[in-house]
Amino acid sequence: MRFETSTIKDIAKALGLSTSTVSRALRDRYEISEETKKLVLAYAEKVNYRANPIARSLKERRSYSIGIIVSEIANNFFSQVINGIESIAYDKDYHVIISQSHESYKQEKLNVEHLASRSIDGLLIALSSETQDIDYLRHLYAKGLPIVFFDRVPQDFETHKVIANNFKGAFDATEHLILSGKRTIAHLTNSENLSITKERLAGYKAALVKYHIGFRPELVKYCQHGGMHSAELEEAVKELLPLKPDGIFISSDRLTTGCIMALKKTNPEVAHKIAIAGFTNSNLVELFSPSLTSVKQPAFEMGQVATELLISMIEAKRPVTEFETKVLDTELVKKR
Amino acid sequence: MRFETSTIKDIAKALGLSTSTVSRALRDRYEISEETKKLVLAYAEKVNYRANPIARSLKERRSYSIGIIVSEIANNFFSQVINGIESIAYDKDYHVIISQSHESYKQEKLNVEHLASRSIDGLLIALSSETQDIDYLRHLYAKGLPIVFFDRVPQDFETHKVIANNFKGAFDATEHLILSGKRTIAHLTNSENLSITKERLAGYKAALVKYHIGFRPELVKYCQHGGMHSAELEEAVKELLPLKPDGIFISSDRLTTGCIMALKKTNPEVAHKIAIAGFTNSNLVELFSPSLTSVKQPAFEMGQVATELLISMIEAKRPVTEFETKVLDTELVKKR
DNA sequence: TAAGATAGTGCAATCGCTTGCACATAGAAT
DNA sequence: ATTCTATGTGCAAGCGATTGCACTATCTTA
Repeated sequence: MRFETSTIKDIAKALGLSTSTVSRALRDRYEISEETKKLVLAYAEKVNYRANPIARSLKERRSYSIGIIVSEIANNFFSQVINGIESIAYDKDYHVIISQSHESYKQEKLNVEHLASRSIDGLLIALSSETQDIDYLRHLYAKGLPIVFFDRVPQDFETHKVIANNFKGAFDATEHLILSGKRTIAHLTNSENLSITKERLAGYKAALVKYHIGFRPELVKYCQHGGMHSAELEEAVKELLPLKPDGIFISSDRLTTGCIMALKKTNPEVAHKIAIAGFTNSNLVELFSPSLTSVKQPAFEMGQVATELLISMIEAKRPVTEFETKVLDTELVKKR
Repeated sequence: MRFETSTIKDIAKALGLSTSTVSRALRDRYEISEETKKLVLAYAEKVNYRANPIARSLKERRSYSIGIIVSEIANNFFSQVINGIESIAYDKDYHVIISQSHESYKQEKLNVEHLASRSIDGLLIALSSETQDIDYLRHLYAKGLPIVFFDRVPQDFETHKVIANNFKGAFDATEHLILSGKRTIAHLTNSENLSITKERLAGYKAALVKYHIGFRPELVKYCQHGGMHSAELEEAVKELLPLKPDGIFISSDRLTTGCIMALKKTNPEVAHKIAIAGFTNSNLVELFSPSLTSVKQPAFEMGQVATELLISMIEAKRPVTEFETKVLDTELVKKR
């Protein structure tokens, strides 16, 4: 800000002390006498002194802030994760800087690099659906930037990760469709790159196997852009319908809502006849028509766990070499 | 970040120049010869030099970043505004820091003050529903922090503001209900503090007047917490229903969805009988059942306009004294 | 009583970058 | 030949905070 605030120097001058004494008093160092501390603290309080975080960052080479990259904050799942992140971060005196990749690799890289140059102390990231090359992250990581992945994680990157039990979530949803009598179950899913895509596909297949239903590749549709473009979805729906599915298992928030929308728009007459089960953290599912069975991820908790892991890495005295991948259970909310 | 990157000093040493020359060359100042500039630029490129924004902020006392305060990023309206803000900000080389107030005054103040201490160059803010005392903003403003309000604006604060045409939006929605034959139209709205609450109430009343329908205060319900607590909404609905409204005009995104939810939960039998018209920027309205008429705000555009105004203030050479309040039209999307 | 221990404080460098001013060199003008 | 004007660079201070080291009292201890 261009305007004046009181600095440590002002306090020093006013009290006839040196800046170092003031600084140490404020940081409650043992060298300073109780008396002086009290004096300084009282005066600082009086003039409403706030340490300049910029100056501190420069000196300490850290910023007490952590960066977050998600594809879209408008996505309920991600905004819930962010709330979880904030809840822990603020508790531990970190601030949070949010960036959106909008599912674009280029944007993601740009944002990460900007955050890094702003001295974030650590990074929480869910990869964009376009991202395949994560060398730029490896590079930052190698230079010492702690990174924790959540939701969309890379396989070959040794660090903490937090994910939902995607396999089980997908299995449960598919099984639910089967148990309600569906036999031709399509699967609408995200870009093949993503970890969640693979895991959820596996869960879907496993459920089919359990009930002796043959896997038909043509029933699986991938959306490169994660449903960011409605045309992409309508195309997928259009290709799927001739195969006469009686159920669809959808593997992401945006795809789930987008698919129902596309169905209603292009084929309103069948929209209510196809049973839908999909991953979504929307808190509006109860309002949807047709209604659906949803797989909810523990988004808030995911944010919390990821943040705890990240902060533990940031504050570790020695380099961390043991990494965990936490897997959190999803919840199946059956259609009413 | 704790790890080394090349600095201006490194470049200077490598090229046998002084740091000042390098700095000036990088900033393309006229004093430096073309030759030297080329040399420096080439080398900087080679070592992938990135100016340290922290150091720059400290020195220049500005950060090329703007702060945003909204109540909740999970709210579609706000996430769209944020996208609008980003679209302009990135174009003009500003970065954006998002904070959520969660409709809490305390949180809002805390966040604003933190942003200010992080040397944001300007602030874009939509007030929380709890906020009544904006002295802390006045204070920062007086000290030189440019502020632009959007959506929820204070009356007695001389600066740029960007709002929707709330009066007309409310009028149109209410008129629509009347024209479809409703006569007992309730109004569910936000905290009385908010500008939007007053403007929308006025629009609602005006429509009643136009069609010679008496205004009944008991049909208006205020929600202090903007629908953050479902209990608040259920209570409001419970009080409203005995009055047998045949239509409800709802004045905010969260209230609109929350109200339908409450209706469905507490009185499913009447949920479909009451016509609903409400402000919402949800892109899922088409999926809702009961369906509703919605008033959409030009959220993206609002973000853009607000950002342009803010940046013009930030970059103005002399203090700005002429302020505008831009009013953007809403769009009525009729129930199908 | 002299020397060492201890406590409390200040000096000054440093983080990376910007910028006013001084300085050096070279060609132009007198 | 001397002075002046460009032109291009470098010196050094400063942004606000932290911290190793040095310094001065005061108090112990032999």
